[in-house]
Amino acid sequence: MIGSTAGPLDTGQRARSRIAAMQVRLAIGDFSRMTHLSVKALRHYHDVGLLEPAEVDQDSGYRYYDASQLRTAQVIRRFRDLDMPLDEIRAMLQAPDVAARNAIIVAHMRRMESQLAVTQAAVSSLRSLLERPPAAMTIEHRSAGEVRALAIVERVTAAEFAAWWVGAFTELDGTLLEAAVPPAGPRGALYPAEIFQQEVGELTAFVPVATPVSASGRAKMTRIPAAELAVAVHHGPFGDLDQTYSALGVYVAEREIGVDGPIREHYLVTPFDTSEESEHVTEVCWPVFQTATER
Amino acid sequence: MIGSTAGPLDTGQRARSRIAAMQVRLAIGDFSRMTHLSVKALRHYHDVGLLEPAEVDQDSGYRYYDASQLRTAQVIRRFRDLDMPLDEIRAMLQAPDVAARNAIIVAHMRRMESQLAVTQAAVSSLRSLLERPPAAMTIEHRSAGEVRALAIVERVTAAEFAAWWVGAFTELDGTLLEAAVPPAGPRGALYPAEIFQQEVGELTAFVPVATPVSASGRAKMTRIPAAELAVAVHHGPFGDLDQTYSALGVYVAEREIGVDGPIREHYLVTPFDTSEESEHVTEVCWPVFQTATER
DNA sequence: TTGCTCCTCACGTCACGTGAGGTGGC
DNA sequence: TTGCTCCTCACGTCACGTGAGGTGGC
Repeated sequence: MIGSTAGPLDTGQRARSRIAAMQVRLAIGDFSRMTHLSVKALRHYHDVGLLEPAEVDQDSGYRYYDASQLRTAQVIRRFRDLDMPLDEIRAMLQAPDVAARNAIIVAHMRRMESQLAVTQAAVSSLRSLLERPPAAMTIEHRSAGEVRALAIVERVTAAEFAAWWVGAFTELDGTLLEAAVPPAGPRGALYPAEIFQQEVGELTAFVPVATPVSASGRAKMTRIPAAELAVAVHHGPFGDLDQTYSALGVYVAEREIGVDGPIREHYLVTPFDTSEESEHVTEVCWPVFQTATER
Repeated sequence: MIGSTAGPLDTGQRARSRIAAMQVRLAIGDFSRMTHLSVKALRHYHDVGLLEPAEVDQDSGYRYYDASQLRTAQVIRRFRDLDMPLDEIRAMLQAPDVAARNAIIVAHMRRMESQLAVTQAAVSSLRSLLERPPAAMTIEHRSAGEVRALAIVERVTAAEFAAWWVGAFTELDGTLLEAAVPPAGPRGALYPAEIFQQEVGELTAFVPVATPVSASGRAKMTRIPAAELAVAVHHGPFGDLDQTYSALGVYVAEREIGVDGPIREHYLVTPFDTSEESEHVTEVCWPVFQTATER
């Protein structure tokens, strides 16, 4: 502010030539100030082998860092700001080439974007829960016969679910398209109890077909078993499905008509049809006793 | 899909009238399916008193939930999706009235928005680090005399820092405006070593003034001590400041001219002037020995 | 010599998840 | 009676933060 100049210096140049000639030994406190990483964090990165000090004094245990490590520390800090796990940062730093490194970065950016989408969905979902009264809901009973379908069956965790769902139906659609077999009904999925209770379970994504299709990739022919179902139609985003599950669950529990078996969902209007979430339509089907005979 | 209808029922109505007459006792598994909350999570919410089951069997320890708790569970799930801490959710659920509840919600939404801004800043910061070569940097030596200033001095954690910074300078500006005293230099701040190393420390935000201003709120007159400084000018967002700190730190370490004392920043172009981060200008000042006498 | 920096445990935090080992209910 | 649901510990996870208690370096 007040003062005078001793003459400008290009430290970039200067530092580079100096580093070769003389190592700048930085104590952990100095290194912390320069990188804006806490001392505790730096020690932790040493412990887990993410950023090893250039030198550790045998007697005192003092950690000393080299100026050339500042760059790495800065990269670590940037990625930690983005909540990238340390293991992933390590993988990135150890990537053999630029292509591998970029792949990891791009993958993380994608995850962040989808994370952002999830957050935005949660906000609007919250808003609708707080503002909108619970919609009146119609529940019907239905006798579903056995159905032949092309299906992907896989063990999936709740965390992977959203990505899995999109991937599975994309693949099923592709397989049907190649086989030139039209779907014989809307997309559907089977959810065993464990996916809700233990956050992991064997899911079935299926598309009904009238004629067999030869297996390809993960897609195989299967039979969706017959069942008696209580069915509620859900209008709106998937994030609000718990409201329909609740209403349907209470309906079934009150009447004590629940039986074992996976819950089914049928996707009548989906993200494949419109990005307008409020227009999505999903049937939720809860297995029940046959309580009435029709026709 | 294939089947027939047993006739529509308005469960909303039905459930409401039923609940009064007969409590639907839901076991934890059923409740989990209906809310899409894991059994482990539900038990945890019981343990910490966030969502107590309506009934707990004395003998078996079985938890039973009531249909009326579904709504609360859904609210909890929505807020957990938004990463609201359980303590805060509890506070919200126990809020005495709608106003208090909304205040908590709004506060959380604000935090989320600023979180989003932080993330976006981190992304662009990362990009610039990976893509742009380190900028050439000029370092000058400066003899700063003692300066009278209006200042706010407070103990602040690194996490609170960004919000504190904005709040402090907003208050200082307001106090100066009321007193009709113009600033005698750019805004500045003192950062003791501990804020970098321990993530907490006593910070000083100040605005130089030529004439004393009477204390008001947190703002008090103080004297910024004289110092010898090595000064680097940082162009760009605050998130990239570590690059300038590194270059300056290496410069000082190489020459072994560092002395104790807080690091200073002077804010020449700030978010108060433009929202275009790339135009921000910050002086970073590192205390050093006097190595040359000027004039 | 003072006091500041640095060190190493050991434990805490947050919101659950992961078994292990066992019992109750239809 | 089987087996499924539910139970309670106890410990693990992740990325550090928080002391306690002590030593080295200028």
